[in-house]
Amino acid sequence: MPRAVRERQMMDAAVRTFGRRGYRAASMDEIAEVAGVSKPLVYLYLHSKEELFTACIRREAAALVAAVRAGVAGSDGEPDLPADGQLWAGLTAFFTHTAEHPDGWAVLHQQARTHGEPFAAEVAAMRDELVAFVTALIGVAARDARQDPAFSDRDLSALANALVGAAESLADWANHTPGVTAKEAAGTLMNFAWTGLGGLMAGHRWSRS
Amino acid sequence: MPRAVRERQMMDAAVRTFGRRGYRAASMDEIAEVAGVSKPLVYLYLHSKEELFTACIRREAAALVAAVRAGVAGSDGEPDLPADGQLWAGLTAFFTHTAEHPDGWAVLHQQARTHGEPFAAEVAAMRDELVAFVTALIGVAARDARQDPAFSDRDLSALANALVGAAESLADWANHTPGVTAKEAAGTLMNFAWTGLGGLMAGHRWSRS
Amino acid sequence: MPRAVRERQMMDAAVRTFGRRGYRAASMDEIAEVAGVSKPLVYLYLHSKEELFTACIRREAAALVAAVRAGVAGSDGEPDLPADGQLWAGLTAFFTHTAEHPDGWAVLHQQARTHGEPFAAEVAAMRDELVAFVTALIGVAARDARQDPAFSDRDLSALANALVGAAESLADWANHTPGVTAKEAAGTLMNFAWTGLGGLMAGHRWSRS
Amino acid sequence: MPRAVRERQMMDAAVRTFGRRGYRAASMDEIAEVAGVSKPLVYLYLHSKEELFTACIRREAAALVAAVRAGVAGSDGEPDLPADGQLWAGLTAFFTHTAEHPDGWAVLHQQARTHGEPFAAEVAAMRDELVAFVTALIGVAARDARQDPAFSDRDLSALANALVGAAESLADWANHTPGVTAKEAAGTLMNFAWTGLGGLMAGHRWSRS
DNA sequence: AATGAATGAGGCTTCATTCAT
DNA sequence: AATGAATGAAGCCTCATTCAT
Repeated sequence: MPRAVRERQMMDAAVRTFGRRGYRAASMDEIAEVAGVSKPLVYLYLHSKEELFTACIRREAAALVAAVRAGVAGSDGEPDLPADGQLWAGLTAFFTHTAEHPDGWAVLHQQARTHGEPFAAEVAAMRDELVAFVTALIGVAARDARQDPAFSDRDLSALANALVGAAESLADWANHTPGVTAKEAAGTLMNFAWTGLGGLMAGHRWSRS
Repeated sequence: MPRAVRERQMMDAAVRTFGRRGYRAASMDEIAEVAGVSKPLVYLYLHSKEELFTACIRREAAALVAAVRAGVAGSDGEPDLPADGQLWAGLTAFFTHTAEHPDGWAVLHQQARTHGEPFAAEVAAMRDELVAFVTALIGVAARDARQDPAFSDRDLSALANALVGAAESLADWANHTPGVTAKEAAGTLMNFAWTGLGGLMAGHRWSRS
Repeated sequence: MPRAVRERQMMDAAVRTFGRRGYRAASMDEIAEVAGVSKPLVYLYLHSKEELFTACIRREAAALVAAVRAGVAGSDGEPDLPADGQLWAGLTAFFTHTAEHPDGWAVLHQQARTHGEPFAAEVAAMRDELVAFVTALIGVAARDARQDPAFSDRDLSALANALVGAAESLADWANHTPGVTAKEAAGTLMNFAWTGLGGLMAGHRWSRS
Repeated sequence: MPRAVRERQMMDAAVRTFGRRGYRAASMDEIAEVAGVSKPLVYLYLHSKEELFTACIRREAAALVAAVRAGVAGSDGEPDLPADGQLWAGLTAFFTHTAEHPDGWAVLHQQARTHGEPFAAEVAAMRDELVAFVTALIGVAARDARQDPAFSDRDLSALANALVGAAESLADWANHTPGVTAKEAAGTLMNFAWTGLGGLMAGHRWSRS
């Protein structure tokens, strides 16, 4: 069997095992068995547990970002929607992808962030990409509304972080609640967020009493 | 030294070690050393690694919930504020507590959820408590507004989940970004969420194009 | 059983196993078994295969040097013999010790020198001590004879090296030939070497044709 | 590429790798890579690691013995020098060869002797050849001197062993000390040994005080 | 109330070797 | 004449846990 095929089998098995057991609890023995190969072959191709995990993180992160990008992009590969349309498309793609790849999502969201610097940094880079994308979208909306009081970069960053965090949380909720569709999750968040953002852009603020 | 004091030393050491290293990577050896006691004593008091970790989760979960409750409650122990005031107080208490107990927060938010059922269930119970609290708050607001289209329980639950997720994400963001205060984090989320909720209650919805 | 005793058992087992099998071929499993303890205990006390091997080298080197020193020294701890008497005493002690500790000698002479820098350096230090001792002895003899052509430091060093090499070779020969006593080996080398040195000191040289 | 050439490439790679890493630490993978061929080819031609190592020992032993023989022999292939001349020529050839083939010398002197019987026996056979040669030479000298007390075969054998050991030690010393030539090493040993032997033949003995 | 001494079990990694082509 | 693909076996090391005092 050609090397490329075997490598994909192993990575699939690794994502599944890491996602379900965690980095430390997953054993190379189990990964090899799930992949249907012997352990030495895993080492021959993927070198070490650490490299294997890193490769999993990279592959799943790239796949997730690609899915979101593809959702946002129009047919010509360039995003040609208004900001809210882009956000909607991105969220839908995000929830669809995380629902279709629960193990990959677990690797990124749960495992990679909890097992030390080499891995956390890897996934932080991907998350930053998503946060930057969201920051840009609400930045556009803010500039259009151009009102007082204006938003600082830090305000926008915090908002984007809250939004991405809400999306991550909803992805878990959707994965663990039967019958929730990607569109429903996207709708919930979109209603909430876009309305909230709209209010903020219109100058509304909450203040004590 | 009395048993209660020793036990607290050990739990402190365990929370710190579990929070920084993760459940599997933390060794009973290191915990005992950090606690300044011998390993058999840890076993005498806490019985096993699993029980020790569970005890840590329970203690930290209880502390977090208590902090939020205390923040929300008035001087007589009963919450006597309007819904938005309660949410503000709860968020402030939440961000204050997570900032002051980063290791405990790491145990709850990162470690407990990534190491299998016995632990995930433990922390899920606590999270459900927070979600239920938030659900109740926005349920009250929704009932006050009593408008069309009404919110289903599932809608409220999804919203509360998104809100709690956003709060968790902001807690991490605040812990890793220098100079962010609990009040700032609470303000960001409050502005965003209460405005958004207000809009939703007023019947606003986002829809494609 | 107290730690010190156990440690000695382990080191004895390690010297024996390393001496007979070689560094790589000796397994920690076998060492533990020979020592009559479990493997983890070996690691608890001696930390790693590398550290264990280094400890063996150091212990055996110190023992050999101490044996030679004790042989050379008079009853008051200071060497009070003439140069030839010291050499004789040192050689006798050397051959006696290597015959009584064949595994330790194998560790020093065969294994430590063939398994890379960390170990080779360790044993080279000890050998240099012996070479320096011999160099000093023949240096004294040369100065007494004070003749022409004089010996350079390098000449003396080369001679001492040859002498030590001859002694090492004879130690192996004595260990593998039944019925050879330490005194016989010392006598052979002493006759040969002291006569040769005497001739050299008297100005004799060999030259082609 | 013809088989004989390939085989030589592999043996060269093996000698180099075994000499530098040791028998156990050298991997067939590295040998194949250094040789520039695939591993199965190494097995096709050399059958196993053990056979490969044995073949290396034999080849290098034969080369060393041949070099010494060639050095000793006159132009007609028969040694026609007196005993001391033969010893000088043999030593010079020995030091020259070991300096020019350090990896081969390491295989013979360090690795083959430290990795168990099959290999140690192989190199012992070669060493015995050299010892026999030296024994014969000094035997001739002894017979010429025909004096009292006579030398037993064992005396001669012990002497030859000491001499060969001194030569081996000097070979290492020369290989590790910059600027030492084969002639210098041979001269040092020759001066020392021939003078010593001459003294012995003349009946000199060393005795305690 | 507390610990020094000890181990069964299991995980990561590497290696010599073979098969099918 | 030559190799890409593959594995059984074994070695180093660590860990949760217990016993005797």
